Amino acid sequence: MVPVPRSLLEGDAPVVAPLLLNKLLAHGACVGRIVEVEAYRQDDPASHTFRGMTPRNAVMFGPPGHLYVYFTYGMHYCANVVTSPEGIGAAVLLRALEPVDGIELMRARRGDRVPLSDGPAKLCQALAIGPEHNGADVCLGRQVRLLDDGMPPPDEPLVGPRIGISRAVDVPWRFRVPPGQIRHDRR
DNA sequence: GGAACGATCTGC
DNA sequence: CAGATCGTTCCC
Repeated sequence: MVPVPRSLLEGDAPVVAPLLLNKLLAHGACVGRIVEVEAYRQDDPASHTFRGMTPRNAVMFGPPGHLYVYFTYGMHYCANVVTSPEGIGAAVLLRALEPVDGIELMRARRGDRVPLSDGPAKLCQALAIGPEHNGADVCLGRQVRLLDDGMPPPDEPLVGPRIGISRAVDVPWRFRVPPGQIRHDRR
């Protein structure tokens, strides 16, 4: 069980995104395996950074390996991992986790609703990721951390268009672990 | 200053 | 399928 090195995260978002599949996202005692992600690049009309840097998206223009947490629809938080070098704004949205550890706590935070973490806002709620984690370094193993337990990314991830956007709707930058290959335990 | 719109989720 | 609910962005 080792931290994901920053060098793995710095690169073209649609290339890095599938590499995050099967990595672990941890916060305190709660751990989930990343099973669905989406890539967002600066030259991408669907990206928050498409029109340049603003106070909200500033973290995406910072160094790779930091969490970009944004508030949306007046009630939800979503989390991304920054994948671009400083000065460029790109990130990978974490869309779904398979719960691994701390499931009882995740269930309680979700108000006993199931599933626990199969959406970008649900996984933030289950792991108690919020605005206080915007900018957090997931490679340093402090609060929210990105870990590798030796489970490699899938050889052939499912690929398709991104969900819930209104621009660049056909760009196939959504990546999933195929059903049947999802592991709910740790190595 | 104001209006429109979300990288969503839930319950009907 | 519509409502919740409010920060961000953009236009005047």
